[in-house]
Amino acid sequence: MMEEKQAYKDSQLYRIRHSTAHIMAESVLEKFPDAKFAIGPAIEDGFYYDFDLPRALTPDDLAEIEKRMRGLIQSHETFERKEISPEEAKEVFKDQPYKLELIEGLEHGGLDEDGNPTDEPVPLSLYSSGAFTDLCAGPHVENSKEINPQAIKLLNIAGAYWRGDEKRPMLQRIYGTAFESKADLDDYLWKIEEAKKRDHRKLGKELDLFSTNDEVGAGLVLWHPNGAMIRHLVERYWDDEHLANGYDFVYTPHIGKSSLWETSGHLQTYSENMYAPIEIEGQAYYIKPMNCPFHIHVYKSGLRSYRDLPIRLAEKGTVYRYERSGVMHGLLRVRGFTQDDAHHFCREDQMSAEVDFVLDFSMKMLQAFGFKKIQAYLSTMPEKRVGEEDRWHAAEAALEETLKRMQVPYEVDQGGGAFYGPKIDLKVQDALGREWQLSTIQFDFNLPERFDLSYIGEDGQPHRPYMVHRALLGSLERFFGVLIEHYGGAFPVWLAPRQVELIPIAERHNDFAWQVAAQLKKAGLRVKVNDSSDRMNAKIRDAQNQKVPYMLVIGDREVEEGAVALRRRSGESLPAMGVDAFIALAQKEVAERL
RNA sequence: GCCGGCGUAGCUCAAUGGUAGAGCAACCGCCUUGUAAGUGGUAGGUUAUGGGUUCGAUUCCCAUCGUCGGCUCCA
Repeated sequence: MMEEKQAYKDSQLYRIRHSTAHIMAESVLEKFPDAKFAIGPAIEDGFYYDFDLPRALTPDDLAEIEKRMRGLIQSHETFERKEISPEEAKEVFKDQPYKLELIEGLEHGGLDEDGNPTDEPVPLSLYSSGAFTDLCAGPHVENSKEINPQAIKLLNIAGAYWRGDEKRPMLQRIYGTAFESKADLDDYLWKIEEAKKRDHRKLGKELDLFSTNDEVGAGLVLWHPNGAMIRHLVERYWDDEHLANGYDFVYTPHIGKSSLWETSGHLQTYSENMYAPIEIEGQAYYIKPMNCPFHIHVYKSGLRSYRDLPIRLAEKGTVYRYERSGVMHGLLRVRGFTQDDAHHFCREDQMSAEVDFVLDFSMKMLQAFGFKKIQAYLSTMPEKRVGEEDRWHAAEAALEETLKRMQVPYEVDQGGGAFYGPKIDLKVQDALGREWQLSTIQFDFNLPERFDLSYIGEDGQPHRPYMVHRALLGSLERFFGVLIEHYGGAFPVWLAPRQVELIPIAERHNDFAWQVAAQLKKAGLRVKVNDSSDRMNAKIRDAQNQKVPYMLVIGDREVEEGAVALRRRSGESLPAMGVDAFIALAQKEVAERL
C-alpha cells in the first residue's frame, strides 16, 4: 500500500493531475482576478484547488471553467520550474495571504504544502504555466500537451477550511479529475454512476429497507420489515457463532448514573458526544454512548479467579452519541446505533491465544457475509497515553504476531493508537473495490485501572486482567449500509428478506400457487404469492426490481404436472421442476450462503 | 458546527408573485395473460415548519428542521 502511494506520486498520472489543478487555478484567476488561492494538490482520484473567492461558485461557473481549461491545455503551455529564496517568494505572492503563510511555514520548517510537518527549511520553487505562477514543489508535466483535454472533468464544489482548521476561513474547493485517456475517464465516471446506483440510501428506499424521518430526528433509523428481516438474519447468525465460540451474552441498561460515567472517565473526555443528562430524584442519568462500563460491572459483580478467565461478554448494545449535524450520512454515520460489542478479560499468559482467537473469529464473520478481501491496520502506542509501557508493548506484540501468523495483510500506524491502548482495525473491500472499516479490536489499559478490575491468581494475590474491546460488524446500522452497497441490494439467498416470489399466470393458477407457498414456508423459505391481476410480465418485472432471488412461474403446465418453473434474478430460466426439487435447490443455496 | 445546494402527492419529477400538474405506486373495474410495465376510471398536496414583506406567497426575505456535496470530527 505504501509502495503503491509512492508509485502514484512518481507517476505521469500524478503529474497530469497536479498540472491540471494549476490549469484550473489559471482559469479561475482569469475569471476572478482578485481570487486568493490556497493549495491545489493531486489526490487519490483526481485533484482539487482551494480558493477564496468574492462569491459562491455555481455549477454553471464550473462548466465555464472546465471549458476554458480545455482551451488553455490546447494552447500548449509549458511548465517552468524556478528555485527562489523566501524573500523573492514573498515578493511574488505579496497579494496572496495564504501563500505567504505557506512560505512562512516552509521557511521555518513548519508545514509543507500537504500540511505535513517538516524538520528543515525546504527549498522553495515556483512553477509557471501560462499566466499562472504557483508556489509548488512539483513535479509537473513539461507541457500541457501531455494533458488530454478530453480526459479532464470538474466534479463538484465544496467548502473546506483553510488548513483543515474550523477556526480558519472557509474556502471554496473545486474537485476535479484527469486521466491519461478519455476511456480511463469514462471508466471512472462509470464507477461513480455505479456507486450511485448502489447507494444504500437509494436502495433503502427502493427496497423498503429503512428510513429516517424529520419528526423522529436526524441520525435515528427506522428499520422497516424488509431491513429488519435482514438484521434479524444477521443477528441470528451472529448469536449462533458467538454461542459456539465461548461468549456469554449479557443485557445492560440504556442509561446509567453520572457517577458511572465519572468513574469510566467518559464525562471528562467524551461528554461532547454524550446526550444531556436526565435529572430524576436529584440524580443525573446519562444515555449510554458505550457499553463498556456496564460489561465491566458484570465482570466486577463477583470475585474472579484465574481459572474463570478468559471471560467473553457479548451484547448487541444500542448506544447514542451526539454527532454534529453535518456529519450524518445514511446508515454509515448515525446518532443511535447498535454495536455488536464484546469485552474480553484475560490473563497475560492467555493474551496471545485470545488475540489469535478474536482476529480469526472476526475474519470468519466478515467472510461469511461475502467480504473476501480484508486489510488490517495496526495502531501502536501514542505519545499521550495511560497504562504501563511494558503492558503496551506486550499487547502490541500480541497483535502484530497474530497478524503475521495469520498472514493478514496489514499496515502499521505508528503512534496511532487510542490513549488507552493499541488496536487492530479491519477494513473490508466491497464489490466496487471501496474500503470500509468494520471491525475493531482494542486493548484497554484505562478502564481496568479506573474500575480497579482484578482476578485472584494462582498465588492467591489479586492481579489486573487484560481487557479487549471488540466489535466485529462495527455497528449493525453501518454494517447494513455496507452490506447493501456491497451486494447492490441483491442480497444472497440466505439474507434476502423475500427469497421466493410465486407468479401465477392467471387467476386459475392462484390456488396451486398458494399450495406451493405453504410447502415452501414449511421448508423455512420466505415466500410471497403475487396473486394480483397484473400480467405475468409485470409480476416478473416487479420481483426483478425487488431483487428477489427466485421467481417461480406457475401456469397450466405447472399445475398439471405439480411443478414450478424457476427464473433466477440473473435472468436465467430453468425447465419446470418438482416442488421438492426446488426446495432442495433453495436449501442448498441458503446453506452455502450464495 | 462550518461553506454551498436542495425540500412540491407514497416514489421520481414539472410549474408559477394570483391558492399546483405528470408518470409510477394506491384504490375500483375490465382483461386471464408463458419470462422485465395490458387497459379504463377514482382518489391523493395548508408546496418541510414558523415568522416577515405583499392586496395576494407555494414562489421573495429571515429563522428552524431535514437532506445532499464537502470540511471538521470519528473513544
